[in-house]
Amino acid sequence: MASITNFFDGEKKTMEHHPALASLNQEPDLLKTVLNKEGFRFTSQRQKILDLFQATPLGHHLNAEEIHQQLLDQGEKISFSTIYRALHVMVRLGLLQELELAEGRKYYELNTPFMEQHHHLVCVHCGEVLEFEDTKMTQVGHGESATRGFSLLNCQFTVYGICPSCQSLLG
Amino acid sequence: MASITNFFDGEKKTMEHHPALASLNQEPDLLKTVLNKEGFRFTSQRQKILDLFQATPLGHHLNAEEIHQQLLDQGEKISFSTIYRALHVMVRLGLLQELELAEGRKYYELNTPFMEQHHHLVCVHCGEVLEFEDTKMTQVGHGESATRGFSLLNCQFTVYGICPSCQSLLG
DNA sequence: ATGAATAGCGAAAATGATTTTCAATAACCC
DNA sequence: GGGTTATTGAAAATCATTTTCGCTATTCAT
Ligand SMILES: [Mn+2]
Ligand SMILES: [Mn+2]
Ligand SMILES: [Zn+2]
Ligand SMILES: [Zn+2]
Repeated sequence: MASITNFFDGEKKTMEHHPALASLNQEPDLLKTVLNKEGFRFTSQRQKILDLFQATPLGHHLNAEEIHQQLLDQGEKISFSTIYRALHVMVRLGLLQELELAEGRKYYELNTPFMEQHHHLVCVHCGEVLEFEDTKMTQVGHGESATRGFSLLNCQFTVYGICPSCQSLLG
Repeated sequence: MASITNFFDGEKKTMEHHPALASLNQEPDLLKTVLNKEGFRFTSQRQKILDLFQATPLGHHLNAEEIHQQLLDQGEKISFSTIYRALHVMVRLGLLQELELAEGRKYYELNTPFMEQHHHLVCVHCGEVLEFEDTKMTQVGHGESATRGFSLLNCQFTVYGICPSCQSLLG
C-alpha cells in the first residue's frame, strides 16, 4: 500500500527528532552521511533540493512543480522524476515532511523536531496556509497510537476554513 | 482553487450539525428536499449512493471505486462521472465528509454532528483505519480559526503509524 | 588512483484517479 | 403536458505522479 509518509514502510524513521536536522546547516556534507548510512548515494541534485528547502522561508511549503521551477530559475535543470525520487528518499530519511494540504498534490517542508511539530490552517478558497503549534495535538496523537498499539510515524492536524480576506470577497 | 472540503467554496455548509442528518433515515425524500433547496435535482442515482452510505457500517470509509463496485454488486449500473458528481454535491450539502486518509484517493463517510466529530488513526502498511473522538481537537480547531478570523469548515486530525499486526509482520 | 558493480539520472511513456465534454434523457416548474 | 435545463453515461481529456530504459556517476574494494 502506498503511503502518505513514506514509500518503504518497514524502516521509516519514527517521529523522533532526527539528529541530522540540527546540524544540517553547519555540516556541509551531512546529507552525504545520512544518505550513505541507508545505502543511498549522494548526488548534486539531492543537495540542490535540500538547499532549496533550507533557503525557503519558514511556513512556506513546496510541491514538485515549485521545486522544479525554482531550480530552473536559478539555472539548474533537473527532471521531475529526479525531484520525486529525491523527495521520497528525504522523507524516508526523516529530513522532510510530506503534507496533504489540499487539492491533488503533495507539499513538503523541512522536518521539525517532534515536540515542535506544527499544524496547518488552510483557506480553501485562496490556498493561504497558516501554521500553529499546540502540544495537545501531539499528546493526543501519541496517546491514541499508544492505546491501540500502533507505532507512531506522524500526525497531521489540518483545519480548513475561509480566510478573512476571502470572506469579504465572497460577501 | 480546488478543495478538500467542497467544490464551491462560497456557500459551503459550515461545520454545524446539518439538520438533515438526524432525520435522513426517517424522512424518505429528505434528500430531495435538501437537493432542491439548493437548486440541485433529485435523482435515483444520488439516492442510491446515499442509501449505500447509510447501509455502510460505522467506521468504514468508501471511495468512488468501492461505491461503483458495491452498486454493481447489487445490480445497479452507474457511471463514475455520476458517482464523482454526486459525491461533490453531497459534500457541498453537508451530507458527506471527504477524507484524505492516505494514498492518492479520497474517501467519504456520512457527515456527523459537529460535537461528535471523530478523527482517524491509519496504518500506513495495511491501510487499516481506526476512529477516535477527542473534543480537544475540535476545540483547538475552533480556537485557531477564530484567532485568525477564519470561518471554520472542517478539521481533520490524522495519525499515521503501523498497526500491531503489521509491526509483527515486519519484525 | 582504477575499475567493477549498481544506484541514480533524464526523457519519454505509462498510470490512475478524477474531471470534462457532449448528445441524450429526465426533473422541475408553470 | 411542455419547455427549460440539470443530470446522465460513455468516451476523451487532465494532471500529478510513477515507471521504463539506456546512459552516467557514485561507491567501494583493490
Ligand atoms: Mn508547515
Ligand atoms: Mn471516519
Ligand atoms: Zn483565502
Ligand atoms: Zn497494518
